[in-house]
Amino acid sequence: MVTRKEVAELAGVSEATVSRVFNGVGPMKAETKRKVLEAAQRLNYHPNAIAQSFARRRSGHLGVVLPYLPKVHLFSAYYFSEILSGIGEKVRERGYDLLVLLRSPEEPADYVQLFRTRKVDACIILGARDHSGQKEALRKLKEEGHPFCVVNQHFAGEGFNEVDADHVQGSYEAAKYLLSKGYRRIAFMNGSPEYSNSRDRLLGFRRAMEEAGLEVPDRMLLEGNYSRKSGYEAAERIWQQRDEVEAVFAANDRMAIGIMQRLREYGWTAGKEIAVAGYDDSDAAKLSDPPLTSVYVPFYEMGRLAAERVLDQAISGAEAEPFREKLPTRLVIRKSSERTF
Amino acid sequence: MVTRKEVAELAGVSEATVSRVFNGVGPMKAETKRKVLEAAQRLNYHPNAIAQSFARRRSGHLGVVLPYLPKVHLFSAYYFSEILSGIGEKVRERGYDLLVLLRSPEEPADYVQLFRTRKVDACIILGARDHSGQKEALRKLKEEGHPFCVVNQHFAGEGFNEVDADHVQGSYEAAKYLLSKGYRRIAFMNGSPEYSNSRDRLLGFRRAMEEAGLEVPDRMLLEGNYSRKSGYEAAERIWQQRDEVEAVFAANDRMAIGIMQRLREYGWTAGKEIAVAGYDDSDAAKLSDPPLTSVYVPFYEMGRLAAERVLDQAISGAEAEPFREKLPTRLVIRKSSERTF
DNA sequence: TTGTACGCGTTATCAT
DNA sequence: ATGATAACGCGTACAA
Repeated sequence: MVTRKEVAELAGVSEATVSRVFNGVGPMKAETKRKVLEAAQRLNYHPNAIAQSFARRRSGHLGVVLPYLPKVHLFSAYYFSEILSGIGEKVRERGYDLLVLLRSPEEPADYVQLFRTRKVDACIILGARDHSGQKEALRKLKEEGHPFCVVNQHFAGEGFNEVDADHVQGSYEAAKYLLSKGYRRIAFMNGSPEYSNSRDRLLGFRRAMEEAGLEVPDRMLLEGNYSRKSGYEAAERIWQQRDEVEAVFAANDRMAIGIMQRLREYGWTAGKEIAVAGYDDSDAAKLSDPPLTSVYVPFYEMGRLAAERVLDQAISGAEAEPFREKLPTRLVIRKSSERTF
Repeated sequence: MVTRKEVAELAGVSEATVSRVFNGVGPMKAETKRKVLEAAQRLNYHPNAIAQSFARRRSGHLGVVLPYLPKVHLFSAYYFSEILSGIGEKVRERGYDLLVLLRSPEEPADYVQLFRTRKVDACIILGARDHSGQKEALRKLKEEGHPFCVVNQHFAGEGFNEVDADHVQGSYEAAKYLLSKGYRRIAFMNGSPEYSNSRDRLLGFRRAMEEAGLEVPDRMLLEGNYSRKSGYEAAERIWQQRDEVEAVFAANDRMAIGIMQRLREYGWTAGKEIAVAGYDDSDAAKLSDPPLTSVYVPFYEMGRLAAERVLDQAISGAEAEPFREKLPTRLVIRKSSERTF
């Protein structure tokens, strides 16, 4: 391995000068710089990144913690993919590297470890739940003052850094739209209330219904686990209540598509006998037939923003005020919610 | 920051002993171990991962290079997501960390840099093309003897480590199946021949057609860029030739779905007026309507295997023989290729 | 079974 | 504008 020392010798300067050239620090004679760079090139010298991290006491890594479930092919989830892409862009821009950390929800969460071992300078937690010591682990992170951020999740009263989307508004608008099309009896299929975004969606939905002076009977509220399958299964209940269901709003696109598939097997087509709307505006919404009306969530932007804010904190080192960003969502209307009957 | 030194002092032992306890190296008295661990706990000591890497001269990182395209939200691609998940599992199992490196296809590729700077101990290259110095960069990696592996891509005559899928077989079987259903005039929509997997698919398709004694006229060969949009657009040409097209085989699911969507606008439904088959057996194949007949590719397994092999090489350090794994594909039959007319 | 001592390749401070 | 040199926190060979 070629080290700075050899470059210094060949260039006839001190090691410190070589460092200065490579870090662009301090004033230096152009001639000296030239000599050093030439020597470095001749020897094929490249600074050892680990040694740099060691000396700088910074890893240069932004950590992203993802829940890891052996059977589930996690990255497949549109949601994580988009957020990760957004983080990736910002990280690139800042010259950081992206350290992806897969953590099983089973094992006790210990995010603090990541910082104590200096593996990361900052980190973003995805898919955290109000659950199994995860909130505890986040509290500890905060106590110790590490720069971290939670995305698409809100922990009430904790003051964590958060980048969220306005899911209350998103659901509100989706429901409003369905109401505006004349539907009154609207079923809502949500995900687990363990996620704040599920709870937010229910709020938005209820608000819209209330404003329209409508009741939300329990039998019109379904719960799934955000999988296509759970939607497919829930559609059976919808079918049983078909006399009083005019529209279905699902908390993500996959469940919505599962619902449409099952209903079609019964002979009902979305946009004809029933209106269906989903959430996320994922690729699947465009691929489905009919294309799915859905609520766009700026996951990519959320990732970018989270990375930006958290890297700023890492660099400034200051005890910054916790931030809570909440990005707007937007309804995208497609055929699944048309009224052709 | 708590260091080994402080732990040693509190425990009344030398620094070396502390290291031994934490690395489980050499014989030691149970009593000593207890004292050290207790002191470490009291002080909340955690070994500095960077210092460890520095001393060991290993980063503990497996690098994964992904093509980065600002506009395209890359992780969205089913393909990358699945491979990454597979890599993630193996990396976890081995106690490594996953360093995700986004590289623009524009900028000159320099993978060697990753090793020279000691950022990674091994790496996996995804989405590499026979293009813009990328092959050169890979050759250099090989010359310098770094452990790396290319996934789902073959570079003929280079002897790179590769984990591929048998796309010749996959296409062959898909075409065979369509032929077995009685279709004779089959259009094939491929992706860019820049990718070896595209070329392989063409081979398999041609082979099946030849065996059936059928010509493959140029007008039955279309090319897209693996996007739904390109399929949607190409469907216009298919429609123009509708008198002589009985079936369409597309090189991925998204293009196949784009084709189905456009054809439906013209009034043709897959599985009725025309048969359609895709490739990848992605989520989209199950979400589409009708569900899409497709060729399953074990991307997850490919990622796992690539990580395993390349980490083995990194650890052994030996100049191992280059490996070339080729995993089987499998046809999954769904409604889009049924014959109901 | 444990301690001593050195090396790892930088960064950064303090002289010059 | 440049050189000397002290950290940085750990692994490990060697000595005891």
